[in-house]
Amino acid sequence: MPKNCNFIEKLREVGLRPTKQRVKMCEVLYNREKTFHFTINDLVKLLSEKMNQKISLATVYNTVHAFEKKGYLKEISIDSHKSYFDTNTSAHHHFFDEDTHELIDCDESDIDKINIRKNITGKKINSVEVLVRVASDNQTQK
Amino acid sequence: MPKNCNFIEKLREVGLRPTKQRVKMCEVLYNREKTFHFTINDLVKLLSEKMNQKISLATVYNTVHAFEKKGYLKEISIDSHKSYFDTNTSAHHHFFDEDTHELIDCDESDIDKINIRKNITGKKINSVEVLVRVASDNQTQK
DNA sequence: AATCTACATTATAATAATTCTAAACTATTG
DNA sequence: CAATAGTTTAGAATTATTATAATGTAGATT
Ligand SMILES: [Mn+2]
Ligand SMILES: [Mn+2]
Ligand SMILES: [Zn+2]
Ligand SMILES: [Zn+2]
Repeated sequence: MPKNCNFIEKLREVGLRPTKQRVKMCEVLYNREKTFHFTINDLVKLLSEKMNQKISLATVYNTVHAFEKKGYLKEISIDSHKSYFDTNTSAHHHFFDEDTHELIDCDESDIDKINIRKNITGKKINSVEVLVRVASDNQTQK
Repeated sequence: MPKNCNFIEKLREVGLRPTKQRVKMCEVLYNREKTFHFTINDLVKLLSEKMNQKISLATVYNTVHAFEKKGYLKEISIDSHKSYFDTNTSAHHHFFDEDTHELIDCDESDIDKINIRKNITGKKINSVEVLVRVASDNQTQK
């Protein structure tokens, strides 16, 4: 979903009614320079800060999952104890900063194309994604 | 942890008392040909099948996390709704079968070495792992 | 071998994340 | 400006996981 686009139109395109809660969530999620990686908790906090009237927790869950189903968000698994979502819905690689627990997209050019030499018989490859775990250089990080 | 090794000794080595529950769990986890990928639920089922006396759920959780802390198990994140563990504790790549929800280790030779061209400034790379999502070739799989 | 003690197991309760429910609300259609 | 289908909401229910505290046991000490 591009920055500053017509969110009402974008929601209609996929059969979602452009309610004020959904439009507000679009603004918070997509009106930014870079890809946004967040947990439900992050999003709830952000929304309550940026809104006069708060959006119910159930609605945040409903809407995030509705956006995911319609291809406007992607769920990312890095830490099994936390559910991350990503406004970049294409297959792409990540750095995960183990100090800050921050997820960062890799640039296309940061990682050479991955070559899968042998696949499971009878299966087709849906996606190939790399996770690079990084941590502070100096400290005695595990 | 190698197959058919002295589990009592292996537990003592890392300061874990070789109780009958822990030894039984070692047998179930490590006495197998291939790497074992499982959820807590899988393991609980397996244990109740293979044992006359059942191991309490709390003990399964405690023990899995104790083994993880001691480096005998590794937690893997593929699906944020489910926690997978892996008896192969080295950094390695996986196929994930989206039809069966099965995790399969890649052979060293299945994937060419990953070349990270640019890393985050001031951070060191702890691990680089690839997840290849596969699904049935024929069916109209998403 | 009996006793001691720190650690482990267990059933159960507590917590946390997520989903469900059903009533009130609202965007769209006619 | 209804009618209606879809949406929001608070709160209850469910699920996975962790905490609690009583009981049990491995390994050490006598
Ligand atoms: Mn989900
Ligand atoms: Mn864990
Ligand atoms: Zn991303
Ligand atoms: Zn593995």
